[in-house]
Amino acid sequence: MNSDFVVAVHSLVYLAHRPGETLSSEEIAANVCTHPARVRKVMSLLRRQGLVVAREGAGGGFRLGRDPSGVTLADISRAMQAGSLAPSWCSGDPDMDCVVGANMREVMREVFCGAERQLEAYFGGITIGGLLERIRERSPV
Amino acid sequence: MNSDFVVAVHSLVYLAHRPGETLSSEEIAANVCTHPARVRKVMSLLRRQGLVVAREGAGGGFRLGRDPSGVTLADISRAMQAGSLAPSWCSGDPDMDCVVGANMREVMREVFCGAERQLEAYFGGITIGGLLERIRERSPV
DNA sequence: AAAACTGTAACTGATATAATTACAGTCAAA
DNA sequence: TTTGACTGTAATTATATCAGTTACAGTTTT
Repeated sequence: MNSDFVVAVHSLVYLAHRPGETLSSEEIAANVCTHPARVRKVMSLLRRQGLVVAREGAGGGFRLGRDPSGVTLADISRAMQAGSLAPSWCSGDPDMDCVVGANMREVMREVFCGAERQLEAYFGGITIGGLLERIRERSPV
Repeated sequence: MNSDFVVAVHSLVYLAHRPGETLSSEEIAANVCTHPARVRKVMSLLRRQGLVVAREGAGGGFRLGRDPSGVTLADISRAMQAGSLAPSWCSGDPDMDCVVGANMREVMREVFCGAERQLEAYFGGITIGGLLERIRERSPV
């Protein structure tokens, strides 16, 4: 898992924490603890899914594109197109004579696809709004 | 996810495919398509959990330590101690003034722990014996 | 026109990954 | 009892990925 997902979730929660405001990549980056250019890259992906709205030029920045209680971590995961749980390396080789060696790659692919569906279901049950609530419960004002 | 998991699963399925035989790291590596030293390293972890039995010396090698229908991918995942879905990089900083910045790291940790529990449940339902059956169904003799 | 932004690509250093090499220890068989 | 075939483990290397950083063109407000 690539941490772009973490940057995206954190940024959206922070935007939800300050509703109505337009925040610059610099301000978001300070809260996430990363570089503004990285925030802009991640926000660019979120923007394509309509999860945030960007405004260029002086006084510009980002604000939410949707009600935070309707945005799930599954939406964000998809937007990051990071996807696959499966490691880049694969075992076996479809051209082998052995039944196991020849089929293992495809069977493992199925296994990982199933795992991703499980994860997607789990992430689908967690919203940006829900995370913000959890955070506020942890540190009552 | 580290591909040691893939090497481990493949190796166990291959051992299950040739029951009763003791296979060398070289023979297993040829089927998995990796280096014998890597197989030995992975098998070393499996051995500590009793999933395989190793025999040193001439004519030595590995064989299963348990009935393949009773070994789940969750057992193997634990043996690989690869664990965490969470990326190594973390956002936020507990010392920040902002509620969001200060708590995000811990909240995301909880999210990823939940995700790992989901995955573990899924992997717990898949056995080495089951995978071998799937493979044989794909390529009927 | 100047200043403050986003959008995007290129570069850099750090870390992770998998292959490879090396060799000490162990066992079986001649 | 020597030889050869193995495991166990650590060190090394090459490659890929990751995150930070720099740079700059394009856009918008003032």
